[in-house]
Amino acid sequence: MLDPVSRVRRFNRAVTSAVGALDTSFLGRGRPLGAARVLNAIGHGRSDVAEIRDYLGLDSGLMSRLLRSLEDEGLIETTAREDDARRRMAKLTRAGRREFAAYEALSNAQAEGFLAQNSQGEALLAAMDLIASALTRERVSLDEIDPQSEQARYCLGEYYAELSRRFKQGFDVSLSRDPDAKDMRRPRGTFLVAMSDTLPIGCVGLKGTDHGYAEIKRLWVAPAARGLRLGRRLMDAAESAARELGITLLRLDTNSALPEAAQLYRSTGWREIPRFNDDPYPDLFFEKRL
Amino acid sequence: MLDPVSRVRRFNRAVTSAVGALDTSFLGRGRPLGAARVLNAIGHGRSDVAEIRDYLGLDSGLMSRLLRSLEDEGLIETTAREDDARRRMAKLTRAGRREFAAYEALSNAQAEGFLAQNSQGEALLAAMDLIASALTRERVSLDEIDPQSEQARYCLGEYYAELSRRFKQGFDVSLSRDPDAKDMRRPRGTFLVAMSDTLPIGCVGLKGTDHGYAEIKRLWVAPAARGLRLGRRLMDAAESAARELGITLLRLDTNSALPEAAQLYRSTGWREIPRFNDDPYPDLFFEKRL
DNA sequence: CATGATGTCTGACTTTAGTCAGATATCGGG
DNA sequence: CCCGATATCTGACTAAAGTCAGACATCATG
Repeated sequence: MLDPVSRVRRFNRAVTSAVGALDTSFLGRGRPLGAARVLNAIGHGRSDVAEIRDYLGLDSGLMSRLLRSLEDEGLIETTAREDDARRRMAKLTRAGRREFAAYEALSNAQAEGFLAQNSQGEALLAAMDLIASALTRERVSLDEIDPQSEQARYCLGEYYAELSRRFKQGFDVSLSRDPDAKDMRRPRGTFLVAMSDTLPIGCVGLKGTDHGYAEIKRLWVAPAARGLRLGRRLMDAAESAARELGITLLRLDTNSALPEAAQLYRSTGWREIPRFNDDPYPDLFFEKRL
Repeated sequence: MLDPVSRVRRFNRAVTSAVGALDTSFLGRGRPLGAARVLNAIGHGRSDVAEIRDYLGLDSGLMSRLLRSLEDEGLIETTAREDDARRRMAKLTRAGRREFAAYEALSNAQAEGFLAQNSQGEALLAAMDLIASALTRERVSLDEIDPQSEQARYCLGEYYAELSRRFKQGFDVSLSRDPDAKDMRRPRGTFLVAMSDTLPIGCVGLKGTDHGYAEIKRLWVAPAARGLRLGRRLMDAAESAARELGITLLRLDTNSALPEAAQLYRSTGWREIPRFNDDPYPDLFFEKRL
């Protein structure tokens, strides 16, 4: 009863019945689960019919019928795509938005009920984050986003918070050389975020400079996503982006209070070099030629 | 994206697709999921047909048909119960045990695959334990068991391990007044274990003495189950058992290094009293009149 | 031992999910 | 504008799951 496999299986059983309960509550709205799932996918912003079909793993015939049943109910309307009339786009009508909101309310109520019953609070949420990240690790996508977008700011906030926990002297962004957002946009650089489902769980910035090299900045992986080799994936993607942009030399700075980062750099072809800036926080400097 | 409800919902989504994958793998054995579930319930020791039906939430007609299909396949045999011929018992045949073992192997392989892919090891397992306990909290049953049974020994082992972590001077059972097992069996006392699914997540002993009182011993709640008020439930059950046994005065000893325990006792009608034994570990003593 | 309650089984049915082979319309490229 | 590829839709089908009323045997109880 203590062996890891039994523990995983106990978790599976617990979670299976909880998930089943949520499905059942969805049936309460008088619509089969298949149709409810399609409606929710559309409500969550998926409009391309092929994409929904792929996401839900449905046969094209079945998908077509489900769409029609929702259309007959007056919940959605479909239109041909302007750039390709074979493809169809689905969107919610006013009634559809109301119905979608009702499903959202059910989901939220379930989640709130769970939280209200369990006083552990943050520990439980952290456990859920960890498991969700582990389960969706193959589905983590790396997206290029604007360094001032909401997701990017969330990542950076978490990153700064972690630095101030881990540096003995704390961390104050305003004392650090905060990169200018425009240096982390194409064509000078880029900013990548790792998205697990809808949650950002990691990021990295590529900052263009006028000194014949670009810099890697703000490499961060959420605590719940560590051990999944996400840091390596982010660095690989940043290097690819740098190559695309014609950059041939990369530099970065880091701090010895973050040993796992230095370990990653050393194991992926980075070479330690002398200090190349006057930022007060870093004490380790690396370079990599592409 | 940071609010608790979104985090719970992200977890739900992640877990829903993982559960679906396990179900799909079960279909590989050429039997509908419903029949596979019944077979597995029987394999896991549920033999009473009504109990299985209740556990799986099936209609009696459907259940009857599933049983017959398994019987036709030669995997189970059903017999009337001796004490009530209306009720039926199902048990696996030799072929059924083989087939059940194949399903077990699938489940184990899935769990092992998950563990192998995720290097976090113990952190991930602890997270799963925590969530499983939270999800099944309403289904935690308190069972009276023998203090020398496997479950009891597991709980006590965990309990001693926790004491040695939490006491500055460590903990050595052999120095403590280890209660005699026969004092924690009826009619002198009892031993209760809290079972979540098949995992023991807490225990308490009621130890009879010849001094006009009984003692509460070995109150333990697994770390993964804290915050669910399980300690209180165990204590309530132990007190009820004591009343049943005609005991009118309870005593217990504890240590100030376990403040949450003392807090529980104080808030449930226990009164601090002077030292009443010479055990080297406790430094706090309580009494409660029933 | 009559009676109502209980547990299981049977037959007849519906709904949901899923499959597959074509029909139809549109696309991109020669 | 023809042609193979692609996206969706339609019809015809099957399998699985679930529902419901009633049959039947057995039980507990007065």
